[in-house]
Amino acid sequence: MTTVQGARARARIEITAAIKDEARRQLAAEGAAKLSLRAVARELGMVSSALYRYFPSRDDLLTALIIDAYDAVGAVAERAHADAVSTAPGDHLAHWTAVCRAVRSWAVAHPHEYALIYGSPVPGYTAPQDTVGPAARVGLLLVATARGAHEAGGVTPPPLPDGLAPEAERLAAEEAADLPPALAVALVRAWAQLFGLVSFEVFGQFHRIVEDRDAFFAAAAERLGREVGLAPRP
Amino acid sequence: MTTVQGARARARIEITAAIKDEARRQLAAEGAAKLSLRAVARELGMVSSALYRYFPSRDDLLTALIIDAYDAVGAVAERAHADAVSTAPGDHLAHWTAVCRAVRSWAVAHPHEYALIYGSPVPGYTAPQDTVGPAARVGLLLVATARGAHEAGGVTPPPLPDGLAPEAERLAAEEAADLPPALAVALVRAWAQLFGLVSFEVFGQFHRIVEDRDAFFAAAAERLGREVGLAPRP
DNA sequence: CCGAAACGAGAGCACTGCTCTTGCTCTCGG
DNA sequence: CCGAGAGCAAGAGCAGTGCTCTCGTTTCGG
Repeated sequence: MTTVQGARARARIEITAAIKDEARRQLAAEGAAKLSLRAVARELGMVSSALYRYFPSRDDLLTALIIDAYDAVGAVAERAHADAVSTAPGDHLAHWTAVCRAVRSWAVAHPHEYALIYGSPVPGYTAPQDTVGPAARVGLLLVATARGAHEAGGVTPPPLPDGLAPEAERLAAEEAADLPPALAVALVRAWAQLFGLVSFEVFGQFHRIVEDRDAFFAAAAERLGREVGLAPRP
Repeated sequence: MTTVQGARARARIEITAAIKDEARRQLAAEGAAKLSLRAVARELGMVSSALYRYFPSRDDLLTALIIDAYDAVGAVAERAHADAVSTAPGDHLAHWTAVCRAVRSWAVAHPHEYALIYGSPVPGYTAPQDTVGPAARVGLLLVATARGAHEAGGVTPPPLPDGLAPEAERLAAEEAADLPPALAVALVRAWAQLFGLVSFEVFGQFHRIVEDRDAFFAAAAERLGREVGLAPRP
């Protein structure tokens, strides 16, 4: 139920968006640490104190950008997943790699926003509760691909070592009650490893090491899917 | 050939070390972005401008800390590797997991220093050439474990997809000419994935997801070693 | 032994996040 | 319809930052 809003409310929405846009521009140009409220305000032709009407502090602006970034990468990943499901309904490994490639593409295209959400947390700053929903989207998508494959039968995650059994059952019960514990553990593992691959590429650790990044990542994503058990592991 | 040094040179070394120590303390307390030259100087009882006699800029101080951090994690990993080789000479998978555990332990114990070297790169800051040597130590160690296993025979990395063959051969030729291309690729993959696991734990992404982090990581490191081909993949 | 280099101290510049006060303007309820 | 109150932009100001420059002093090496 979105009611018609007065000029004031509309202006507030537009100005808030303009602030975030300009902040994103500075983020892309200089990085998060050099994001300056005063510079944003200056560029928008207002005075710095006016900006505090829209964001109580610099951290709150960053939080808004973080949520937007989680939503952005989540959206492209969900779209890629949906496309893969519709074009190759039974190929669960393809669904998996489609999500992986979407995440990587977005990260490479928006390195600073990626760094904001998957890089070192900003000092003293603890993510507020608002971020957990958007932050979980990609992870839930990976669970969804695994669930699709599991329901179709034939998912074979690696066996669980004995010591990990209790943790695995707790994890499955809390996050995906319909999945076998070994699959839940393999998923969390692959989730972290996927972002390890993406982070190393975005943060430049592959400099002078990996040249054909597309081919390298494609192969890695496929291996990751096989390791989860979406296809045989040769 | 270390000659006896004058009081001045000795003082310079001590003061440089004191500055880095205090900087590390602030790093651990507040994080890299809040590391303040003035605060370091204040704590050391000197004036901020005096500090510039030792480090030309804040970035240079950070660079020194980065190099020290790379060296620290490299040293503990090398020590763990040597220990594992001497206690279980033939168990190459154990050598691998020993290195992995050492890296993780250091990262958990020094999260801010870890973030400095494996988190988002500081804005506008590009790592100078001095860092590449120390930065490579852990990677070289992983290569060394794989080489040990390869020379003992029976290393079976996953097969290479066709498209990746040229890249794999280039990579092997440049980084480890004595290893099969497929092994070189698997190593780089596992290298990035290992730090993905560690980063997710250190940066808090496992919050409320993984509880028994020790068991989880131990199993993940072992799977990583198997995926490289150091032991059969069940 | 004496000039040059290194050093610590201090003032100062341009910048930051953030607060407080001052007026103006829009909105909404009586 | 109109006035009280909320929302708003602006400016001054505070404490802090990285960094530069200058000025005496100390130390070292040829």
